[in-house]
Amino acid sequence: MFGRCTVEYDGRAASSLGAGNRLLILKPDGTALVHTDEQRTPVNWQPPGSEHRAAVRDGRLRVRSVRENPDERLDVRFDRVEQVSALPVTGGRSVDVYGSEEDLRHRILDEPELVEPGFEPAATERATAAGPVDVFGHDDEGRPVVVELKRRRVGPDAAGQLGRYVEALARELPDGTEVRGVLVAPSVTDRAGELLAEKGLSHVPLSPPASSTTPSGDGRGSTTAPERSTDADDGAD
Amino acid sequence: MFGRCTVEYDGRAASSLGAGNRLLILKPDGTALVHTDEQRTPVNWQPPGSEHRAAVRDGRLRVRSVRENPDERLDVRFDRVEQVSALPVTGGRSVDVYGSEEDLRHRILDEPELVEPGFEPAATERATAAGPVDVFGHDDEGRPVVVELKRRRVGPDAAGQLGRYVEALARELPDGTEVRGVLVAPSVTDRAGELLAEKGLSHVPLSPPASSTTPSGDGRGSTTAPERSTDADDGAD
DNA sequence: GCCTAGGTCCCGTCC
DNA sequence: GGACGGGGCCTAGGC
Repeated sequence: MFGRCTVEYDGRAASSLGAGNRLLILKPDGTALVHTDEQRTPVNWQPPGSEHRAAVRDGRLRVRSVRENPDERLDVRFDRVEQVSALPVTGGRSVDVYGSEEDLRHRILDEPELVEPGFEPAATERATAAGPVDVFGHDDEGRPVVVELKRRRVGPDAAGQLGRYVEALARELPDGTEVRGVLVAPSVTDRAGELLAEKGLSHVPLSPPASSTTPSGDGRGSTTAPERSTDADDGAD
Repeated sequence: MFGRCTVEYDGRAASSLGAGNRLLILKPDGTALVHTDEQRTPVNWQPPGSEHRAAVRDGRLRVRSVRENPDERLDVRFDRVEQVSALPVTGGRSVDVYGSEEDLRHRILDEPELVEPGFEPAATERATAAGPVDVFGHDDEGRPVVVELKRRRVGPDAAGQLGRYVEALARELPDGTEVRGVLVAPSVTDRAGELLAEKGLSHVPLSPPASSTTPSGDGRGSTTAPERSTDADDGAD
């Protein structure tokens, strides 16, 4: 729907939006989106699982979307409706994304020496008191190693996360066991690097594979994919 | 636009979506959104700042959206276009949200005793080597206190964040200065609670103000009508 | 430009 | 249901 409306939201937070022309999208799964002409993020919304209702109040259309847990309500009141469309969506609803953290894990399980020579993976998602460890294994001297994977450049939070896992594991292993921690990520910020150093953790610069296939080959360091010569022509206006 | 299309994305990651009817939204700020009939998150997109182009290739419409830094490209190829609309958006594009972390900060600056009796705020966003501290102050015995605010229930990450601030501040103050850390949030998870205990940090259960009605002197310019007598009528179907 | 952290984050997964 | 962590997170604010 498109038209002049006001939008009121109340739930986890609350907001109010004055009159203006906006696009309201109502999905059959209970999603509601209010979009203006800027930003990727809707100016107001309701997550899937909400219930949409429409009613006419004082001669105006009001669309209300409500959900529970948490209790939230979105009200869109229209002065004037410019357009309404019912669109029959078909086909795939999700995509497989290549270049995820999972792809990075596969890359490492295929070539453990990418972490370091002699590294031997033993488990993925190994449970600890602090949560599951991405890759758990042993180094060339048999010491336990916790590997935390990130698909992109990381900040202090990732260093903290790895530190928590290492500490949790050290606590659950026999007293005195030295547990090493390795952060595998394309790069780290300065502050994250300092934190890693403080905690005695290390960083291995490594990116997810550039494409879904070919676990070997370069990480997506700088240059773009050379192939994909698909239609080299540029589009008109 | 709505029609049968395929979608290819390549950039920070990569994805491919087979043919189907979807909604494509192109915004003048360079945003592109591809929505199916499920989920709040678009199945594919391009962030603001991208450049949209359209061209006909092999008798089919292709919409391409490209941006740089990072290099990313989204291609939507249409078999068939069911509908095209140009919608004149007007009016407000953003909302003031009530119940944010900022509101929680105002609440505490107005009533510091909510943190603890005798607490005296000294600064907000105080800079440390680990980043800015939400609220910095002193307790009834003059000890420095770091207050970290969260608008909702928090997990282990928030405990780690507060821990980093406390440690950074302890390092920059004279040797031996005891720095206290207080996490102000509606509630904490079990694991976060354990982490806080380990680090000698404490938790004060407190939420952002329920309504926009900031209790006395709001720092925010405007305030909406506080009551909002919710129209008691329920909508028809 | 990068870094840092908030968000009505959304979302899947596993307990 | 809650908890936990990933995400092409997005977005704002500093430096």
